[in-house]
Amino acid sequence: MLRIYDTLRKKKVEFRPRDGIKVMMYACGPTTYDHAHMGHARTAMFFDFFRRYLEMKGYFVVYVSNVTDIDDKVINRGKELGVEPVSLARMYAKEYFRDMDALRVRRPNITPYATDHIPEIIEFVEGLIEKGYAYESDGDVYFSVEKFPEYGKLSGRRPEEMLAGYSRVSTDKKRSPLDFALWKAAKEGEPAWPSPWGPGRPGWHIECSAMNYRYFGPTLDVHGGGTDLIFPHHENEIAQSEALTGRPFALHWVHTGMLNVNREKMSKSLRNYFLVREVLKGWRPEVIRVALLNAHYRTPLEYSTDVLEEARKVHDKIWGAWQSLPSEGEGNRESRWVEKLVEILNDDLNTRKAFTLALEAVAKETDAAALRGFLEVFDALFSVIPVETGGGNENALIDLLVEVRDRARKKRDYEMADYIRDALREMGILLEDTKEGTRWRRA
RNA sequence: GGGCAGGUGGCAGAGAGGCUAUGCGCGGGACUGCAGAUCCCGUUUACCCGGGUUCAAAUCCCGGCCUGCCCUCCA
Repeated sequence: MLRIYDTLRKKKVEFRPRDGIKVMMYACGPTTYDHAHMGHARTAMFFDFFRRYLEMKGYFVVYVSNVTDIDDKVINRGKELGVEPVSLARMYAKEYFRDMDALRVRRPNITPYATDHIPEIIEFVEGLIEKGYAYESDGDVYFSVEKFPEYGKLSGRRPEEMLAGYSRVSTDKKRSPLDFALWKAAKEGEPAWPSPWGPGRPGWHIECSAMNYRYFGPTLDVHGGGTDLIFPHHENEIAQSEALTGRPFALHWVHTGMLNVNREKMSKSLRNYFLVREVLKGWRPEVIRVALLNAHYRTPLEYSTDVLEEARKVHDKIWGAWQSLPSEGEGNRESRWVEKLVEILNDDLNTRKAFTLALEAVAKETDAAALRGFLEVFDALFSVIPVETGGGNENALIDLLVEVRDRARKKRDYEMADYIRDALREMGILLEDTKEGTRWRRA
């Protein structure tokens, strides 16, 4: 039985989807006004892992992750570059998915875009106005926080206390400083869609509520994103959705810790970010996966080359063990290693501990079938074993060179033997002489 | 100031009342044409501070201190 930390209940809870076998999962995706950085990758990779684990446990998962393709930053970036904002965002979204593909993050089942759901959003906002939770003000529409008494339950804030933080009376079109925009009237030259309140665009939070409703109905099983989204984004989503439907919005709230650089959050505004595509130039995707997954998802993770370097070593051990398995043979997927893996992951998805287990398995397990089976299961979840590139022919040629080198060694022609070893290393093939003979692996 | 999560060996980082974490690094050894990989041994009282509960606390309770994220840009 899986237990997972729920941000709303503030403790680990038994994972219990509404429908038993089916899991409706939604993770907030990026606002695509620039390329993806490693922080985005961490979150996307974690939710992809979560989904894989649920599937392994036999759940049927529908995983939705949105792309925000309209907001202030998108508009500003478009102006900066002299490009139509939404098409710019769409371009960056394509690049985002390309980067995630490269990191072997599986694509969600559905990746909805905000601007493809304007009718649903408008309908949602109209519903909130009808029910008295929202009001129009000079072309904008705001959610009235005081009408939703449970506001603050996710982030643990009290509206009264938050209000005390605002010393000045709000001067804009809101009735209360706590109110947030559902719909924003368009300014000159901004992208706009017609609405009952005049031309405008959706506020940031409403798209997730509207799209969740569109794909999952009033209640979904898992909703998540980075911890930086807890407030205000997710808090506001709860307010909007529960106000409209009167039903609980999400059964489990799951949030991933931030990726830090020098103990500070990696972010665009601090300019301390590393783009996925840049990191991929120096490190294989599987090593990056180890670096990001070999940490508990809720703890902040410090990003540095040291972390990648350590990940490379862990990766080497696991991949090395995989490669030294006999080329033939069935994996036994029912070993105690697999049992242990499930046990570990069942406790709040402790991927860090899962890697520790994998290291233990490759060091201790002598039965090839058991190790192969375990690594197959492990890799189905983590994708850390690189996909073999060379065809059978290439492998056969390497085997031949290894044999030629062995003949040279037998004749004590070490100059030739070392030449072959060095040349192969240049090509990324590492040779290791062991008691059982020479074996090779890719680096 | 408030909300939430944490503070564990040289470093990274699990564990959550009694039982070796693990990896890296470092020291020694085995194996070896060399290299690498692998294996064995070591790295002695690691658990922020102060109280308390208990036969027993790194783990539970209370009070501090410190760090990260958030407090309407954020994965």
